[in-house]
Amino acid sequence: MKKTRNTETSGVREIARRANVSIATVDRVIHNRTGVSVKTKKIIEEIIRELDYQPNILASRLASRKILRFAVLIPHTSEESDYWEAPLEGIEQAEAELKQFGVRVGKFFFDQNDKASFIKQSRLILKDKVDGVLLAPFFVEESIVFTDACRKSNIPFVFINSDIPNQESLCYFGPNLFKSGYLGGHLIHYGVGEESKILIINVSREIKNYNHNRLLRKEEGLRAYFENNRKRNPIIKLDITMTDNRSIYKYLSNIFKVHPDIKAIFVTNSRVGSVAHYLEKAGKKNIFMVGYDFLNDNIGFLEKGTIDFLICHKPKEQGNRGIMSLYQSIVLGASIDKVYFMPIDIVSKENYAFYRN
Amino acid sequence: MKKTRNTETSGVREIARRANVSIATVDRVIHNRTGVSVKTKKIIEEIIRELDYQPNILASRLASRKILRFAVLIPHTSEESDYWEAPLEGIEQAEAELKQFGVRVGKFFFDQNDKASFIKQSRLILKDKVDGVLLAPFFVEESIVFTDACRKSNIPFVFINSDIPNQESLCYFGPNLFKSGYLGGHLIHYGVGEESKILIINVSREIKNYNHNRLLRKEEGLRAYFENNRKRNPIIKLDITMTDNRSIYKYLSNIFKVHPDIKAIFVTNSRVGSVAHYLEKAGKKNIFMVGYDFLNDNIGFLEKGTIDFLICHKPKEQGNRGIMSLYQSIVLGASIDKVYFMPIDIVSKENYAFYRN
DNA sequence: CTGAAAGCGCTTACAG
DNA sequence: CTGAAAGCGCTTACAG
Repeated sequence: MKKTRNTETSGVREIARRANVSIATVDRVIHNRTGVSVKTKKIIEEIIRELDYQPNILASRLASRKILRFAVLIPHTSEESDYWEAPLEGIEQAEAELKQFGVRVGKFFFDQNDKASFIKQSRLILKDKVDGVLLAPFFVEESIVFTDACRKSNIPFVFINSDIPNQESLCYFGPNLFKSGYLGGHLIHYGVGEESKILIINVSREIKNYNHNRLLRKEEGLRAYFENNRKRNPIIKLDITMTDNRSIYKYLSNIFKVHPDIKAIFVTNSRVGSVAHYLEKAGKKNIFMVGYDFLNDNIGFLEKGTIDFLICHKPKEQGNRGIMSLYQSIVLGASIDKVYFMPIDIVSKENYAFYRN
Repeated sequence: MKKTRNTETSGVREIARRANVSIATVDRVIHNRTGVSVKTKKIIEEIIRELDYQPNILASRLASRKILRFAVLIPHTSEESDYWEAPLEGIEQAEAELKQFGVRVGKFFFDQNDKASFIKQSRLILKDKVDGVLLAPFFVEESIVFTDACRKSNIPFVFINSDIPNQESLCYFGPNLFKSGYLGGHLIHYGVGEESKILIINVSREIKNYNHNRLLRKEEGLRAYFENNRKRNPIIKLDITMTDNRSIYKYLSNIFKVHPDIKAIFVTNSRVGSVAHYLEKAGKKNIFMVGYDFLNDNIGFLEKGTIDFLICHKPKEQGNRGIMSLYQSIVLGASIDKVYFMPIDIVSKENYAFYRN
């Protein structure tokens, strides 16, 4: 027998010695490959249990030159919002970290306003025969079709940003939107008096798609806060479906004509910056504003005091954790929590400099 | 030449081939070891640059059975506060992650109120001849003595929780305390009216130690907020140096006799829970409370509404990042940012369930 | 100052 | 169904 320095005496070699087989056979059992007699398999499994064998990932990844290929399906950034830059950064950070472990990540981008682009990209992924998928399931039915196909091919997939329950994803990383809106209610309640009029704004091109539904969950959360705490603030809402800045101005100047007494505004997504921009132009001061997402635009308004609080759900971390969980599950065989709700972070003028998205 | 599957053709073998030397010599140059002629060294270094050689960490850690030993020097948890459980958790998480990379972490605990215990533990570490140190420099002079000794022995060290600038630490992970207090000012300003009386409480046994100085930085931050924003709230302060709950009660009932009109309290550390406990017992309602740290006790009061906001600086992450940065610097030769200010997180009743410490 | 060789703990063809 | 052997890309004694 070769001299070996494995002081732990619990590697494949030791298992093989005890089972009176070769390490190749041990390897087959460890990886659940075929070609081992039931009897031999049982013996080896027993020894593995006895020794509490932990494979050496270093050696495993080094010896196996198999490349793991992941695919990512997320919206591309648009002029309207660069929100999706953050998840992409997190994904690329994970990619860099896992590169030396033999992981490659292919990126597929779709247009949030174009269902067809989503379908097209998802088909490209299926052709690609990847080992794992990370996606933002913007179009629910199409996402179900896609992930059903993944499941048939035994490709694990992870949702970020929004979840589709019961779709047997490996896991979900994203916010609890209702609670997030609920927190928004609290912040606004601190900011304005008991009777002040509050305006909720949803900026979303289509009013019946999944994205809009996400905004509604936040709206419900906010309303629930005021109901549960028996506040009598009048709450009005505005759906903005033309999402360029010029149209937003029109919507806003109209509503301020009807409701000049609005004291607080809750914008249910990152477009809070556009609303803030209007308020500045229109010379409206002392309106308490809460909105979403750590974008440069929004931070500028936070700094100036036009926006009071931004709520954020760590989009970068969502992307990062999404990729890492695929790796941990596939390579390390770790079990992953089905749902991981991201923190609901409160960003203000005083702490934004220290915030990590 | 042996058949090799290194498709990247940029390992030590390729470098050796081009330089017409053995891989052992290449290894010597890569690790800056002695015993290589200047000429050979230059040739090899040039080739390394040309190929943009990136060592394979997997192979490196696998082949080198050298164990890296880190030491951690932090306070043990006391009955008064289990704050230090969190950094320890982060440290142990990093340890688990790095175990397979040959990293071991020795833990040394001292008593926050006993300088001698700090000195004793730090000496034990020096005897231990470790490869890196993570410490919370509670006693400044003693920490300087200790880290001076580390530097002499070429042992890199990382500060968490509080910093000692110019001590040439590898890096620091902790809060910007002034900004943290400043944010506390903002939160209190939201919570109470313009003229309401505000009470600042520092709970700390000694009034001239580093820990107390930390609290003062937060106090300064809070005061600065009100000054910069020209608020006229009367601000009073209370130093509590007997830190058991019974004594705290006495201090508080005394100050409420003198100042029955206190509308908001800012407690500069995790002892906010003890203050909340008093308020409940004393039947004081409608006092706006902001304090520190995500401890079970405090969260209970947050839940009940006695505490309005907790500010947190991710203590677990401090411990985790501290260890990881030692590893990244020593093993991967990565360059580390000198100062990494932790986020200043705002935790409330609505978002605490999603907070990660 | 330098190199040949064994080894880290796995995986992967290949042969039987 | 099973095993011997080469190899992953480094590091480490050891010999000269």
